[in-house]
Amino acid sequence: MNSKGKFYITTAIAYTSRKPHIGNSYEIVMTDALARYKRLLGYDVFFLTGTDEHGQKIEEYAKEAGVTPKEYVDEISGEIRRICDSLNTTYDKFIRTTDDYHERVVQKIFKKLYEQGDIYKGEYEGMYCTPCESFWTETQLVDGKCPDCGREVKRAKEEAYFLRLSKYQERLERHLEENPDFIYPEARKKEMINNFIKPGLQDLCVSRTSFKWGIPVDFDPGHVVYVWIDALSNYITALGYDPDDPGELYKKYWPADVHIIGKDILRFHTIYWSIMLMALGEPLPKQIFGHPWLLFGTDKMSKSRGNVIYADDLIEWLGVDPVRYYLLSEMPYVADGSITYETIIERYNSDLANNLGNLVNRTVAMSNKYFGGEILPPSAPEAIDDELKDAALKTVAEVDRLINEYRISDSLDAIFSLARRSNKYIDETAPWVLAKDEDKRARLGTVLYNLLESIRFISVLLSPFMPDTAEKIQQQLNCAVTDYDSLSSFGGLKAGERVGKAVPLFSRIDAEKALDELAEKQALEEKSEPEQKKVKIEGLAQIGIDDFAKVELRVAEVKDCEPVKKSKKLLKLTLDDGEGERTVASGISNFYTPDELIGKKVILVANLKPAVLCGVESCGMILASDDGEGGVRVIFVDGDTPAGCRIR
RNA sequence: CGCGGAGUGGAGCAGCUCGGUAGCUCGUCGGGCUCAUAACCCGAAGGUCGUAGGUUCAAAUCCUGCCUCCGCAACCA
Repeated sequence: MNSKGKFYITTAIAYTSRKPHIGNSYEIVMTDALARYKRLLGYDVFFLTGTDEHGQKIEEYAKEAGVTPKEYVDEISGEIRRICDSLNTTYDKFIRTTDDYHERVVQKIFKKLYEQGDIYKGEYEGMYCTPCESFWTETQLVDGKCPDCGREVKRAKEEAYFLRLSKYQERLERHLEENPDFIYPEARKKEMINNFIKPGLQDLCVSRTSFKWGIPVDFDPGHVVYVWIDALSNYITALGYDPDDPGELYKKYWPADVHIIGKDILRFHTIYWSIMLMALGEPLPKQIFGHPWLLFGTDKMSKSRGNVIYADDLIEWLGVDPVRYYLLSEMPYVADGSITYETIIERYNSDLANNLGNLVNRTVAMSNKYFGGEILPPSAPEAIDDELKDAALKTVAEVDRLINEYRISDSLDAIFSLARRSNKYIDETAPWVLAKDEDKRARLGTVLYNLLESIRFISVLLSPFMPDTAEKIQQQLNCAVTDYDSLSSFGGLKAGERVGKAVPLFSRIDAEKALDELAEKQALEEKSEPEQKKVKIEGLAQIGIDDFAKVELRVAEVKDCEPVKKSKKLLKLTLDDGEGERTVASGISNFYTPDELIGKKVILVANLKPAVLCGVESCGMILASDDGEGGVRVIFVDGDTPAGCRIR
């Protein structure tokens, strides 16, 4: 069974902060398809997935929910696991970062790296955004708020441990050169090298004291291991790795053959994880594939936009395999994919029902009708048959080539092309004409044999992607020969057996009706969920009037305005502040054109310390408000007010 | 000049490495067939291959400029 060797494949572990939507489910389905494919080929596969359960955000969500962090993550992790199961994924292990063996080994890893000097104690200072669990430098803040979520940040300083990335920079660069396939796809590799590695690596902060919900650093109470070492280690702790005794599973399966992850966390995997492994003296994974995202139409899926699609709902509507098929076939290779109900229905009808489903149905029906289900031997071949046979054999090679390049949707397309070719073969041979001529029975039997055999090929190739469907097809064929090796030649189907009853695999969806129903359902949900969008104004600490007096606000007139070339968001404003001209940069170019601003009067924070932004020295800032929808509105002053007037 | 990717019939994509009839899926229209789930098969319409130049006998394909979109980074006073 394992003559081909081992194959260790992983997904990223999912963060247990919220219920995952369909976009989050793509990764596990893709990984499952790859794992199933490798198993089909005869590899000894180990497929790992799981959940990432520590961090301040979870600590806070739990508090909000009035439960302990553990209770909270138990709930979400269970939910995530349930979704994985409902998508019929065949992971061999589901790791949780709260598992005791994981916590223990992470502590050991941390200690080992500390003792050998790869981790050292230092100090971290910055502005901290709690919901995002991120430190920002002051220059990164937007109006003093978190650039990611726009919420308040707190000044925070903590003693922290750092991982010496710089020490391994050269080795990492060499590794990337020597292993050109390490990062996939190619475009992502360039992003990593040019954006992070070439400019030089900065040591990475790997501990926190600002929250408790994490793995404690055992030799320094008060510190918890920050996400990187905790989460990334799951790939080896799941195999029973231990710095002192790697264990059997680890020796057998490590290094991973591929980590399947989202493009957003490529940096952590290609750089931090690689360096951690180097420091541990362990081999690096062979390949890291960063997949794109599934968007709803052109928007990112998010609950606040009300465009979330959950795997559960789709499965209930269509069944598991159509959902798997849709995810795998619609997802492109590099760019983000798009999900809409229209395309879901379209693909379901044309590919699954019309092309594949109908092919199986008509073929099995004819077998029953003409031969009482008996499979005749292919005793009367004709030249035209060769084209179908060639197509079947070529599809096997094609699928293999594409899958090894992670071109999942292309490999599915190759399989469906064989189904199309088979449908065409029916027309070319016109079995219903042969059936009218008693002398053509052998030929008719041959035609049906070829069709059934072609469908058998399809079912075997399809099994990693749509396992239930593959099985249903094989049941209808009543065929036990389903191993991959049987696809090395055309003719694995045994004559003399009887096919089963023809049962439609997928019933067509009435698009118009379905879309109407969906719209109705959505409208209902919106009604039952009363607007909870109360704008929460998170309170800042109170200040006295003298604090406010420290801010010098003045009316200023916009004399000139132009975009800052190096920036997407900045406009360079030349202001008359009553005493002279000064330059201010403002991140509003997405909301205002220079023409809309020139001649207007704005409020200037006149005594703000100058800063250089994208090469422009900005002396002060102008006031603007959020518009509640992610936009920005500048606050204009009555045109009659002279420039330079103080605002109090 | 931060790095990278992309602009091809209504939609989504392939072709570009190694120049020489522009291809696939869906959609539209017409025809055929009747085994089958109004499915299947054939055909047609529809493209100045972002734009302006250049190289060449010949450019979607090579070179240069420009425009637009996207990703990553930076950035948002």
